[in-house]
Amino acid sequence: MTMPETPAHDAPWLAKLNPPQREAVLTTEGPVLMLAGAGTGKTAALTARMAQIIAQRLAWPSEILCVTFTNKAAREMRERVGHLIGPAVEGMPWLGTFHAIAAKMLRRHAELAGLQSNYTIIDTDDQLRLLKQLIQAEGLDEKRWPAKALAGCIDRWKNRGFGPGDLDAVENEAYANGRGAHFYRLYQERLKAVNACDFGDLLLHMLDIFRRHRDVLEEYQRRFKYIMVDEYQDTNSVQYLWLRLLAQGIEGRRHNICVVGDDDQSIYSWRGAEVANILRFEKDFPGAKVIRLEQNYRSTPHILGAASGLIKENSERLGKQLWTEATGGDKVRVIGVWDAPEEARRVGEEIERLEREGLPLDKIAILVRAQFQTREFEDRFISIGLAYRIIGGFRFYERAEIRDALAYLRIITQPADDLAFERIYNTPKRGLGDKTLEKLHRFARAHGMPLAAAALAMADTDELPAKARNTLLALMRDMARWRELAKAATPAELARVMLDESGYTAMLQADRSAESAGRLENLSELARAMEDYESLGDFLEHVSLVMDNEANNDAEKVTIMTIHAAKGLEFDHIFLPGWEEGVFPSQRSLDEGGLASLEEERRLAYVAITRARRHCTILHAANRRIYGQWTSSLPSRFIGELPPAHIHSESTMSGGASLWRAQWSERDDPFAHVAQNKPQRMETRGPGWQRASQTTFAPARKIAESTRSAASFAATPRLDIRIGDKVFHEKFGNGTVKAQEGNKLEIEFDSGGFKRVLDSFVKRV
DNA sequence: TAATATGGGTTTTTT
DNA sequence: ACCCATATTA
Repeated sequence: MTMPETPAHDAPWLAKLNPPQREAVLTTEGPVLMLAGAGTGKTAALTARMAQIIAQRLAWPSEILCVTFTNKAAREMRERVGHLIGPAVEGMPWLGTFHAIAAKMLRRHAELAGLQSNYTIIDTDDQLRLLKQLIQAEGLDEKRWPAKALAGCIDRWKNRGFGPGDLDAVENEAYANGRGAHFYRLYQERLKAVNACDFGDLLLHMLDIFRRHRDVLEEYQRRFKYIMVDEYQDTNSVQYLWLRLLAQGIEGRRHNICVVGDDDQSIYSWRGAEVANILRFEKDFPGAKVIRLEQNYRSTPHILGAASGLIKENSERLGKQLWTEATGGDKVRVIGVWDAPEEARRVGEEIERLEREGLPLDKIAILVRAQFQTREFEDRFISIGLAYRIIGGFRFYERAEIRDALAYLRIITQPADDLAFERIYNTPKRGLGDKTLEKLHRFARAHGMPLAAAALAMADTDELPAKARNTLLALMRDMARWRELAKAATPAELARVMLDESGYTAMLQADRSAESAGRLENLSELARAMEDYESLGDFLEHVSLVMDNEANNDAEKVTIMTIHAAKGLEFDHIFLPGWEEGVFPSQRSLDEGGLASLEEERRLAYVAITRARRHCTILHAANRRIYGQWTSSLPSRFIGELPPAHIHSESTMSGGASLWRAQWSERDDPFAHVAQNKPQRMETRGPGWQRASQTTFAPARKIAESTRSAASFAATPRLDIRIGDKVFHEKFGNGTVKAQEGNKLEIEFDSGGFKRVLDSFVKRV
């Protein structure tokens, strides 16, 4: 190994590292596999390694390829390297997500994939609409062969690196009785025709180019002296092949690839990730140095113990033993409740207690298995006035108004973008319907031209009724004008003018529904975001690949998100609701996928617990509404698998159930049988939950508790709101204030509901 | 063409 | 139970 002049151990970024981390940083040459457990400081090691390489002049920042999966990870990495080595990090153009980096490469070599360099990146929504058209055009029943299923197949094929010609008979059968490849091919042709590609194409096209054009591949192989990959256990086949090509090759040079991952945190097999990639790294790169990071800096011994005990149940593991120097801390709490509303109520109370004790809300998170679980908490937190933030759900650029605005921008830069044209040609309503569109389509197909060109041509003929013709003509004139404007104005100006002149803004202003105000706000937010971009093309790429929902991190709020979204994050206090069979593990993983999929759920549970720094609370409800049906549910098997020594169980049900019986007659109570069956079913559970819950029963808790939280008495009322005022609420729309008590308002909403809300959640109108 | 009724699917998880 | 997409009607 060639360690340059400067004594490396003096470097500031090495100071705080433990021996394995330091070894990973100093081993800059040759392949390295870093097996980094949760909370073991892998990002610290990875960023220090980059700092080391740059500071030692082993490579320029532009000669390092560093790939992550999420934009968040890329951003954090960039920030931390910048922290270590200063402004030199500005020159790291190849630090980003797989997709962002591939997109950047593809812009340079688009013609080799049959595209122009200003190609559009379409999202799932556009993809689905396109597929629907194809299915219809081929005369298939979309009910029997849904576009979604086809999209799923195509996605899977692309993740595995299959083109339309690479499908075997089995794969081909997967859609429309053996016409899978046919539809796949049609789809790719259509994409090429509108100069677009989907997410999967970004990587697949580049892989294809690397394979077919040695010179291009060699250029990148020469450029990237060091390759680093975060979350290697999440790579899919295409990403793997792509990396392997880049890391191999040049004669006489070491393969300086360093991958970081944790097989226990592999939770993305459903989107094509292959844990096998990390398991066979040593075979792919002989002589690879394997470094284990096992010292955990995040959690207390009980949290670590609970998580380790759980993950031990999995069979396919490389195996790691996490340890910590920390001592003390509380056991993981497991709380059984009656139903989902009580679960939300209970978590709300706990959080209010923590808040009173002085814990900032942004140190608390609720992690759920599936998005639908967030609703219960949202409802509850609105009514007790607890500030929360939901991560995920709709991403900013997936909102209809944003997509409409983007379609306007796209049709300006990219007249061949039929999908954009279709999206906006009657939005806002201008009296153009399916009939006209159909004629446009027919004309466009007959002449092999884009829809916009067809519209221009037909607006000059008598093929269309006068009304449609004039409207269309006006639209095309507008577009021509905007296209002129695009040459002179900034993207932000262009967007504002277009939204105004097209009548889009007016349409939203005229709409008095609850969402319209927020939509207008989103649009001005979009325009504001555009200020940072020189060209429209730059902005569009940013929006489709990078922009995420990081908007409101201003105030202190409780975070609610899925466990998947929480990977890589940590919080002082974590709440894990819904640990019930069928919810977590999810019904789907139980029904299909067998053992492998159950083990992935378990890894997900492991990820969830290890997000907690100091406290972790798991909840399970005996009853839950699923598809509008009340269902009784059993505690998750994962609860039974937690080592009893590390958990503390309590249940509100002993008191709760009897209280129920007191309030309801047996006949009225639809759950009577559930309450009676419960103890018997419990006996079949694993030792952990049952044993612990018998030893430490909590005092019976009132189920029908006051709807008023402690916070409401201390709070001062808003002086600018009076009874009878008209107000607007984000979630419920417009309404009239009927009563005011502290900072709580009772409002009768125009939609008919009568709700109790926090005054900071409404605006006067 | 736009406004209403009806029916079916929905609850994984993401770039 | 709700949301969306399609079918029906004005």
